[in-house]
Amino acid sequence: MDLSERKLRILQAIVGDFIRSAEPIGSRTLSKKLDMGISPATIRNEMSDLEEMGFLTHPHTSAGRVPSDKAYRLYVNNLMQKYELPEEEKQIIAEKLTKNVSELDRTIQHAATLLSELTNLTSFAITPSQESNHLRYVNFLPVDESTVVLMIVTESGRVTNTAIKIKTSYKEENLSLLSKVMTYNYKGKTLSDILTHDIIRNFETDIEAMSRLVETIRPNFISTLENMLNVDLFMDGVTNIFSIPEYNDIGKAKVFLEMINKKKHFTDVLVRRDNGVIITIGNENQEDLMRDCSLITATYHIDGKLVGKLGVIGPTRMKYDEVTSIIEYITDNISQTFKITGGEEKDE
Amino acid sequence: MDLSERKLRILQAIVGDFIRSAEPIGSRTLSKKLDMGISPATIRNEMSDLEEMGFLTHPHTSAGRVPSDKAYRLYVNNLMQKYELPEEEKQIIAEKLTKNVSELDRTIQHAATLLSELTNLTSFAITPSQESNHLRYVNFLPVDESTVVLMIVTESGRVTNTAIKIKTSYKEENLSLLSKVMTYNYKGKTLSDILTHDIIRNFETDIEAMSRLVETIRPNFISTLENMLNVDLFMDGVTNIFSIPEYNDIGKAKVFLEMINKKKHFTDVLVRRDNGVIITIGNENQEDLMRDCSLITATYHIDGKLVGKLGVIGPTRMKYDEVTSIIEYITDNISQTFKITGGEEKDE
DNA sequence: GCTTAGCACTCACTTGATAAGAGTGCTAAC
DNA sequence: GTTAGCACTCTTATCAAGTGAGTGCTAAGC
Repeated sequence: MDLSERKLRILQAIVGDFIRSAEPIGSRTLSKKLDMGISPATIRNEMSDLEEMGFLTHPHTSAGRVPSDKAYRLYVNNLMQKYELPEEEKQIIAEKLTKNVSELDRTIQHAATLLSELTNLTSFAITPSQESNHLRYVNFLPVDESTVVLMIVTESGRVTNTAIKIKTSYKEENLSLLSKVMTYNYKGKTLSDILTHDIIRNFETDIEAMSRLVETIRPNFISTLENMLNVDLFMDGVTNIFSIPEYNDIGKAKVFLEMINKKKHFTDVLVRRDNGVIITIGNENQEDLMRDCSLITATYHIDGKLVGKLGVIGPTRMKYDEVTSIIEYITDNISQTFKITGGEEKDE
Repeated sequence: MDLSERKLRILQAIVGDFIRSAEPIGSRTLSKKLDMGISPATIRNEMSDLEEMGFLTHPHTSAGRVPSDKAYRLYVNNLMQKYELPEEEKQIIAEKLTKNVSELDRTIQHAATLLSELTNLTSFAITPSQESNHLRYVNFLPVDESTVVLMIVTESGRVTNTAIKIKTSYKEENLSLLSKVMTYNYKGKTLSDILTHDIIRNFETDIEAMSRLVETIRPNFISTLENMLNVDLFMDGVTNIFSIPEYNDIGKAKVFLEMINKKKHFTDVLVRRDNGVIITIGNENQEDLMRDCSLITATYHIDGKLVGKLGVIGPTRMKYDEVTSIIEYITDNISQTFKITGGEEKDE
């Protein structure tokens, strides 16, 4: 059986309506809404065909029809129209993301918050893996007699500090010398290289005082680098699911919450996804617990190279057009903001 | 009417049982459980007295009795026994909080996570207000031709960085000079003084290149300081409320979530609370939306001075003894970890 | 005078039956 | 191919009756 133009229009109407209302839609209502001069009975016949083809289901004999995952897929691929973001929203996004060129983490967190506010869905963002990020320099700053701050800056401009407690006293000169030596040694190497290739462990010095200092600092340096390699997961709008009828059932809500609360697992799922804007609908998701959900993710770039991800998770009934546009716009903005070496002047 | 020893024991049993089960408790059950050789009828009489005195209510004529806020207050003040944390939990806490002397924010966030895991409640933590925190030094670090990192370190050892985009080129010497000049000017002053007393605005220089640099940097410096004065709120275990029978009703859960999602308002409420371990039960809370909840907060200290807060929010039916002990233990640990100038050697 | 057994009473909750409503599927006519 | 009509299905709401937990009161017992 072929998908006639009329079938497509009917299907589109059903998907569109269901996305808005979350209610199964019947032939009578649809007949009125479509305004094509076809009777409910005809629509019933068409619906019946569509159901046979796997685009529709109905929860029980006498409920209206509901789109299947396959229908959403068709909708996303062919039927969906480009959604143009309102100028107002664009402005909000640009403003919130670029106003303060603050630390990466904070910006990404902002982005997640923004995304959940604009979509009314649960949003998430993961920071880029820094495996291929190159170290730019290491700096030790004295704070007081027993505390030193270790600062690591990468090529992409990411800064990390860790406070280190030093048991025995140290001299500022040694600290500053150590900073220089370590920077000299590690500059230009990737973080994972520094960690994995035993470079740290081979770092020795023959000056007595320095070597004691190195001993204290080494574990902190290692764990800081390890931390930097970690991918952070931010989430926001988790409680938005309660305004979604699908999750009015406390049991379902719980399952959803449990799923996204397994942060480690969830992060892995996100990391594994391909780059670019990716939509996975219901059954297309590998994970059992996500079979009821759709996931939209997009990637942003730091310094044109490092890649992080941003996205939403929600019911399969989702405003795919709108959400996709919002995510794309936000990721574009982040990439723009963190285009560090591009050197492009921003005109304000 | 007086609270006889027997009344107290009965009340204690009711509170204890209700904290565990969340079910109204009847006279028969209680008679068996108490094992004092008094019949249900007697207990009914006592219960009736207790109800008259305001310690109990019952939701409807033929339900068991339920403790009132007043009963919880009595329980917390007089009946509750000191809860001794299992050694195992103590170890977990100490380990997780002191293992990496990392940045304050991260540690506080860890603490909140830990707290919610140990109590199965919703936990929160606010970072100290830094109003009275003194600036130690300012540093500008070149990243690339158009990016500079502004780093501010306070007396208490808190470090903040912000990346600043510089439109026109700059010289490294100027940057380093500016760092020194600003540090010289601001060192020892409190953050709020620097901000409010117009000190920043009066900061001028007669060197041409420098003054251009200052212009670019000033707004960033100001907003960074402002950011540092903000109190951050962390939360964890928000979804724990779904394992609490009181919130099995989706409507109630929603109200709860809405309340704690008004982060600004919620932060204010926390900031206003007194220092030390504070328990507020149900109606004792000022905020309407919290009248169904109990709140336990405690304070931790940074450098012996700055004060942050940590606590949980949950149903009035709460394991006050256990939760209080856990919170105290965690705040003690944080205070210990961040006792910066104490100079006490830690033996490991 | 405190304690207790007994009993009527109350009220929430469950169950089953019934009715209403929405929507389909089929058939026959256009 | 399209449509009207009608029987049929299935959900949801409503109501009544039954059940059970628990109370409050009264009168008897210690």
